Amino acid sequence: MINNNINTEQRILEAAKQVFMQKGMKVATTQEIADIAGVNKALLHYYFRNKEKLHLAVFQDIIKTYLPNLVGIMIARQPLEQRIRAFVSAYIDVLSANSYLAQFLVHEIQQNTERFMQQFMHLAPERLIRIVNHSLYKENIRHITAVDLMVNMLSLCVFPFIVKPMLNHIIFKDEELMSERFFLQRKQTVSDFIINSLYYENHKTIRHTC
Amino acid sequence: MINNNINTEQRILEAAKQVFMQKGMKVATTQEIADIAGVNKALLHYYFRNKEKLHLAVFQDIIKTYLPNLVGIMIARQPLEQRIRAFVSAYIDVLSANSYLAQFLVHEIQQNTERFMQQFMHLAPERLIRIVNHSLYKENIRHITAVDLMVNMLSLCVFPFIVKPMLNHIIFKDEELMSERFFLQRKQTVSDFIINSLYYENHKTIRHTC
DNA sequence: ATACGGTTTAACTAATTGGTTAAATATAAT
DNA sequence: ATTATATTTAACCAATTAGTTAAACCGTAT
Repeated sequence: MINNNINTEQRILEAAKQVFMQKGMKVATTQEIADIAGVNKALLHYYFRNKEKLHLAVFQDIIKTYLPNLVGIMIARQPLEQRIRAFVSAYIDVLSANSYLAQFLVHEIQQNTERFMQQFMHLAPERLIRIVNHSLYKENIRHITAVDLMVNMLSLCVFPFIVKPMLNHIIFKDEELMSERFFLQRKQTVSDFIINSLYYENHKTIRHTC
Repeated sequence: MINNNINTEQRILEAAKQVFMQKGMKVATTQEIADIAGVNKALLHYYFRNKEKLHLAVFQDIIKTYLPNLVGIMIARQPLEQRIRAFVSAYIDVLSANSYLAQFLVHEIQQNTERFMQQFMHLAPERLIRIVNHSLYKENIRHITAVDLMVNMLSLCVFPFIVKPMLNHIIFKDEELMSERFFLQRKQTVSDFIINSLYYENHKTIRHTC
């Protein structure tokens, strides 16, 4: 435990990530973070000064790691259907790989709206909306606004992870394997659900068997 | 303020509802609840003994008020399409009328899973799944499981309310009127989105103009 | 008038927590 | 060997908070 200073700061950051993502800024305690990192409170102070600065570091790390790629997918020069399938797949993957990411994002949006939006604005959301609207106009798609479409896509991807404890209880009977399979399959079913709704004929929709 | 004992208990419960829904059990303080109710801490103790019992009262009040009706809609003896439209409309209505309901439900599912599920089980969710599955089997609908369908419906209804602060910022430019109109319209657009995805031909789907 | 339930006041305790510090100790680089 | 850096220990303060209590006060119904 002693003097492995190369990764101690990183270990603290990881511990903070874990605790902040599960409990949120206010409920999380510096003591728990220190315990999980295997250091003491004084060292948190040594590296990050205080709780708020530590939380900010966690926040920026998460935002910069997970969000930009997703916007990139939706503005790529490809048919809309391909973009939608890629986005859904990538988003469900990233949320699967980080159990508490959905919870964290929602918590930050609600409790720290200003700061979250400042970061989010760097991704130029209006430009995204404009580009998607343009695609909807060009392609032969039933009437829907880009905002509604994006909101629907986000809803279908993120919400199931938010209520995962409930699904675990009712549907998966607390078997992690069932949960994993469910979310794996959803990459397909959610894409199909969206595409099927957008195009007049069931064009290209892949149906799959149980 | 004095001796209106008829509704003081109710006032405290309303104040507690408001604070607990926004901040969650742990971040909420009894002092703030007392302030909003226009009474002092000692009176909370007089009526509800302690914070936990007060929170429980709020929880049960909310669950019993808002949830049962929604399950009732989905198991009514009607064509599935009508049930879906009624469910979406009713759910968006109830979430619109109670700004912090979505946030509260999500918070409880995540932080108090056991207790939430105990209450939820009273609504016989497996029966709901069975009935919806049966409807999907009987009617001429593309392949989708009842679980996926219900998860999708819930996602499309609830998630936009959870990220409303974000939408307010990017889309509505903090104009409450725009937000209201958006969610009003979504009763239609979400229903259409789902129905359109379920049925092979665009049967009965109402298209609407800007 | 009195007795009772509702309400306030004011004070207190115990526990938790974030933040801070000083000193000691360990390690690696020079 | 010396120095700079990393880390621990241990103690402390100030603030917040849930919970509790005793006494007084108010209003109303009997």
